[in-house]
Amino acid sequence: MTESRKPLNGAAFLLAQIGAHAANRFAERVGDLGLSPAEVGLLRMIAAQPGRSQRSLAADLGVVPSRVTAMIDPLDRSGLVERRRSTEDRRNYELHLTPKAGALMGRLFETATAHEDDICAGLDAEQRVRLTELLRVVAANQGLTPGVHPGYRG
Amino acid sequence: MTESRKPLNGAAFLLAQIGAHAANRFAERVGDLGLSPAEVGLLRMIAAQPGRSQRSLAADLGVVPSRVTAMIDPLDRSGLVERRRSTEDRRNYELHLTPKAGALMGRLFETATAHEDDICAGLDAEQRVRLTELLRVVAANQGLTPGVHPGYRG
DNA sequence: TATTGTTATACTCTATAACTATA
DNA sequence: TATAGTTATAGAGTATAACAATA
Repeated sequence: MTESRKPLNGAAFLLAQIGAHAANRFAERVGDLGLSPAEVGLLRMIAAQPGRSQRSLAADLGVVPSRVTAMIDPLDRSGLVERRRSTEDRRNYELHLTPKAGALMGRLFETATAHEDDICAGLDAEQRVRLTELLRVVAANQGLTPGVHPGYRG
Repeated sequence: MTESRKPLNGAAFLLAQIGAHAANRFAERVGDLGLSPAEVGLLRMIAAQPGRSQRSLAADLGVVPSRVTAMIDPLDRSGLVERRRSTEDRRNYELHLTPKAGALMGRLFETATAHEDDICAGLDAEQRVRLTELLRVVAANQGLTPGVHPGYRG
């Protein structure tokens, strides 16, 4: 067996290695904006469905409700997320982004775009398209939900 | 801007998403053998350079020496790694794999190969080769060391 | 009685620092 | 005095369970 056929040089290993690297680089970038990757995900989910409850976030994220409390707290304190008691069911909070968060989302978009360009810097435009296509095939085949990445928890 | 051009659908995001998935699946597989991914990495490093010290492992892994103590302990207790006091410098341990570990390494190889096939199941042979090539370009461009993936710690 | 969210508690992981043995 | 490894301690992160308010 040649060196290049060992599993350590295969696509799955490279995906895990590069994926970890990409996630770390992204964490550094959003860290400059004062956010963790998990917080970015939370802001995205609230932006996509304003008014949703903490319970629904917990379900989608696969974490326990008390965890969401702990994750929303700092976003609330820093004025990015607003908890509004639901008038229909006063047990619920309706979560909304503040105007301050709206401005931040623009910067996050720029950050994510720069990150994409950075990770793909070694590829020309055509290679980048081909890589993206192949990755989409793999993601679909593995049953991954577009736009959602659960981190390394399982 | 079309949906497909948002960073969430770009190669970097897909790499992080699929990478996390691949790492989790790998963790499940090696978990069936009673090992964590970190332990697999440790066994590999000792197999590659028998007799190396805990200190050198700590340096390569970018962790603190006390961490290596904690990681080697269960491998020692389960009879996979042997600590031999160095005769040249009795402060050092020389780490070696036991025969029991040797047999396990064979199973690990099979596990890693099955994992590769699983992750790439959505691709035909040619696509798989192309993906691997593109990933190697990205890995090299990002300065990643072949065969070493540091996990998500940074 | 069931549900949303919070708080209190415990467990896990990891790093820092003090310590032992050796050089 | 410096180095290899261990142990003790503390901090972050996360889950479980008990709790308050509402339905």
